Amino acid sequence: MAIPRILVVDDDMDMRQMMTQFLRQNGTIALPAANEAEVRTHIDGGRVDLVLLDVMLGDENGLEICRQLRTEQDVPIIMVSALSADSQRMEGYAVGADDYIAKPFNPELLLARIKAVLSRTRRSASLVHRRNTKSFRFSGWLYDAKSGEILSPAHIQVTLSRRETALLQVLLANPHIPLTREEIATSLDVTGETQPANEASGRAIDVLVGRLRNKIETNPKDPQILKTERGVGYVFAVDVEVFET
Amino acid sequence: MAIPRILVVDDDMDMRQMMTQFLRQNGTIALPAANEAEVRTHIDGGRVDLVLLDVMLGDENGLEICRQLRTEQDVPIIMVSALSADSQRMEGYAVGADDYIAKPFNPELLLARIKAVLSRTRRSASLVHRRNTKSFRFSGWLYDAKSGEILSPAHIQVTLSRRETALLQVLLANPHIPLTREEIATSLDVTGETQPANEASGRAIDVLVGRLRNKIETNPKDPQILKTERGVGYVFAVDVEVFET
DNA sequence: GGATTCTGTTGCACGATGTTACATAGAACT
DNA sequence: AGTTCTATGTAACATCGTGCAACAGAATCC
Repeated sequence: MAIPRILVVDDDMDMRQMMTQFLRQNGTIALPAANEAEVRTHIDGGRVDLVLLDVMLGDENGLEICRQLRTEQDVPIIMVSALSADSQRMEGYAVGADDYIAKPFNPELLLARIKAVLSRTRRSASLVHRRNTKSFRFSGWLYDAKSGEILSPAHIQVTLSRRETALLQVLLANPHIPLTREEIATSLDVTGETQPANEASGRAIDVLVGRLRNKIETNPKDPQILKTERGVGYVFAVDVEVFET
Repeated sequence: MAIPRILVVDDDMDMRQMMTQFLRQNGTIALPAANEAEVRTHIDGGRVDLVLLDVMLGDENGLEICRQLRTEQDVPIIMVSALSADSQRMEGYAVGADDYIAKPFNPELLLARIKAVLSRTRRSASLVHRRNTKSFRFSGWLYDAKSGEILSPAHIQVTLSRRETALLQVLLANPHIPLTREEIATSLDVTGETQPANEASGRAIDVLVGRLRNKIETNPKDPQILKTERGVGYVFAVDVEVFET
């Protein structure tokens, strides 16, 4: 990942300087801001990976800014505050903060928590930054239609055979819709796969599904993704997210 | 989103029980575990959305388990520990925890932090293809229409066959209203189940009801949920609470 | 050309579901 | 109350669909 850019929002200049300096010494890009206007400038203008937001900002209110940001942005926010009562922390979480750290704090610990939030964001978000590609994510898996690569939830690459890939694409394209063996077989052949349209004997699809399950299901004996509809066929049973990358 | 499933890992039974109970009262599914083996069972077996991991687990080490999980899984982990020194917290973050909470803690605050981590995970992945989910609660049971999973009052998963699931859905949709065998059979077929509308011989429904009773009634011989209306059919005899999730 | 991987075929085991037969419980009638 | 009749519960069996290991032919790679 690129060097993380962190927006440090605090109206106290000493504190702001201390934090930015510390963060810069620890491999991040720290951008200072003292009020909502400056926050806007940075957020709207450039890329910001995380916001460190002080709760008490002179006459402005960090909580309010957080709530506001959350309605329009996905950017991770860590609230920082001298107010350390549980009720005050909970208020922070309630307006959408990802973490809440009481002042005074150990800078090393702050760094650890920043990293935790960033890596959670990264783990959950797309890792592929390519162009003109469609990618799909489902229950932790990441599938890049262009390269044909598929990454497990632990981001380990798994190799699918051609037929398995085709099967996955067909099912992926119809999430939550049960497909009969007939339909699957037809789609497979159309998808520019091997021509063996030989579907007379039938059980090929079952075996193929079984093989795919062995590769992508956590517990192939109890499939969560490729479910069987008895008497019908198979369903891709989880939500799918589609990216343009 | 479906109801979040939280794995509570603590070797102290009282603590474990307190936490699971609290979480269950707050709209989550809490699954208890006391050691690494039990964690494995849950993680490998079913879906787990977040792990609450105690650091000191008898002769096992929560930090080590966390490190291990992190190498293979993406699941969010919140460490919980009586060890509250900054260095110990940092160790938690170092092995990949998403958050670290010191005991004793305010349960409400724990809940807020769980939600923060879950929503960070979710925000980073906005779904394109999504399905509305309905969940039902009745006399301690929890049924998630999306996953088709049903949990006993102790949050133990019970496996229903497809036909049993369909039957439950039909009855669930008509609480306190007696349904004839005819009606049930018709609904079952409409619900996209097997097409054998062969209802000539009749007794299939009775047997099916009996099988379902064996799975969800405390005492199948004296059914409280699926009662018989002699000369009519069957009734779902308890109140049902419906959620949109 | 030989080794390796992919893919379809086949047979068997198992689980899910309907059918049947019999036991029991309730209702109706005497 | 006792008798008879009907409805329901359920064990045992039959049937069918699916999972899957093992095999074999085809395709692919050195």
